Amino acid sequence: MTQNYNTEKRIIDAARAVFTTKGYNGATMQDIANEADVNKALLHYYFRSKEKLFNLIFDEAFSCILSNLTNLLEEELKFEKKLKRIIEAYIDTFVSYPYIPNFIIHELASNANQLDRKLKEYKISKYFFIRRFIKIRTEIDNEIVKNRIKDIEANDLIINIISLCAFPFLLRPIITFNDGMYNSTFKIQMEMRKESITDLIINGIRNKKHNSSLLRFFFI
Amino acid sequence: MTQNYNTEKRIIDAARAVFTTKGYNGATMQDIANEADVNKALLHYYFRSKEKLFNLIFDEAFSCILSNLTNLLEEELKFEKKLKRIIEAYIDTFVSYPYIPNFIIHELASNANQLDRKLKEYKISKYFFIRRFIKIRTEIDNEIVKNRIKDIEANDLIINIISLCAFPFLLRPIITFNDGMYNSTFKIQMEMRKESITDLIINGIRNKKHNSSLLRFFFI
DNA sequence: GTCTATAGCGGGATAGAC
DNA sequence: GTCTATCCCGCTATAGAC
Repeated sequence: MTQNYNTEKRIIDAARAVFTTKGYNGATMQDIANEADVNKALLHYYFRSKEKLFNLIFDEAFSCILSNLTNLLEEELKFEKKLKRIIEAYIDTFVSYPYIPNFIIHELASNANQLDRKLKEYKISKYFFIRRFIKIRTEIDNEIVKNRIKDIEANDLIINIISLCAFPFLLRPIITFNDGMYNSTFKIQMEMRKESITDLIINGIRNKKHNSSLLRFFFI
Repeated sequence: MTQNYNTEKRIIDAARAVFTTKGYNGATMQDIANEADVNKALLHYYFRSKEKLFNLIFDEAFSCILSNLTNLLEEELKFEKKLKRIIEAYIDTFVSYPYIPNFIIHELASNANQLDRKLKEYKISKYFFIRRFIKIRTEIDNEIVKNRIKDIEANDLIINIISLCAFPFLLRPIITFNDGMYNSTFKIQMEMRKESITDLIINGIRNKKHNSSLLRFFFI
């Protein structure tokens, strides 16, 4: 029983490592078996098929992103503070699971059915995300009406935040290539980005009272 | 001869379509043959192997990104104007070839040797990129010394720009999912991002004390 | 240049011994 | 639960007819 648990866990850990680096098609059951140091037949004994094993790993990663964020969106916080918290939450997630951005992005792109499947499984409609974002969107629009931030598209702002948080993890192979930059250095860099990104976003969208009319002349 | 050319071109176009959506491992020679509407054996007749055909497509995409940017970096332009031009160039490239970000990112991540191979093939060292960026880095640092922009890492600024330009194209499957948003709408959105991203970056890094003098140089 | 046929191999999956 | 052996399919690649 103990042995059972260890084997199952070892397989899952191996599957995560292999699937998230090579992708579904690039990974083989033999790769995973080698990584887990178990017999190939055992993978089928525990998880029946490659697809089932993959879905386990994919769902794990997908849920990780969703759950992290949705709680934050509901919180009652000042606008800037909430932006800061969202950015921190994203970076924290990706520092803990740096493979997630590349994995999710690639699997969604190469197989649109994945997104479809996930949504159906969660019994959520295509408006799930939209509903989740209504609150923060409203808050953004409120800030605009109060003339405290520039007249930007709320969607754009959300996309910008996700881009700034996630993309460096996709660039990692290039950033760290042959560069003597090891994991710890990369982690530190990403930690520091929490503040610099928050800074960039807030300064980038904030309206400054004394020159707001001038800025409007130029940009709107 | 004419027939020959058409066949070869059809295969290349088909290979580009298939490889860039399914990735190297996801794509099969049969897929490409079907897409090109030619016999599978012809792919080997023209391109010898799957790998050679793939490298052709990959190199095409990789070169596209590099060539686009390196020229710009050498130009003599005011700092803000150069940022604006770089952002425009990136977005233009990705609007024309929206598959490039996902393709490059995934193939580099799943096969680190690709990056290695590309650099060796070009007979360029690992410092190729760094040399290319020295000029813009120096310019960034100059702006900091003059106290016109905040004290940020030049590398961070570059990463931020690339992130904001490229990542929305990776999010496309999610953004446009079941959303009635068709290609033309997405393109328009990306076109508008040219200005909003430039705006965000420049306002995000500008030092408030000196912004009035900075404004003069804005859209020269 | 273009096709059909097939070699040869690797991968997912299963049967069955222990 | 774990292993070996094996089935079977699909893929790359090539041989050879036309």
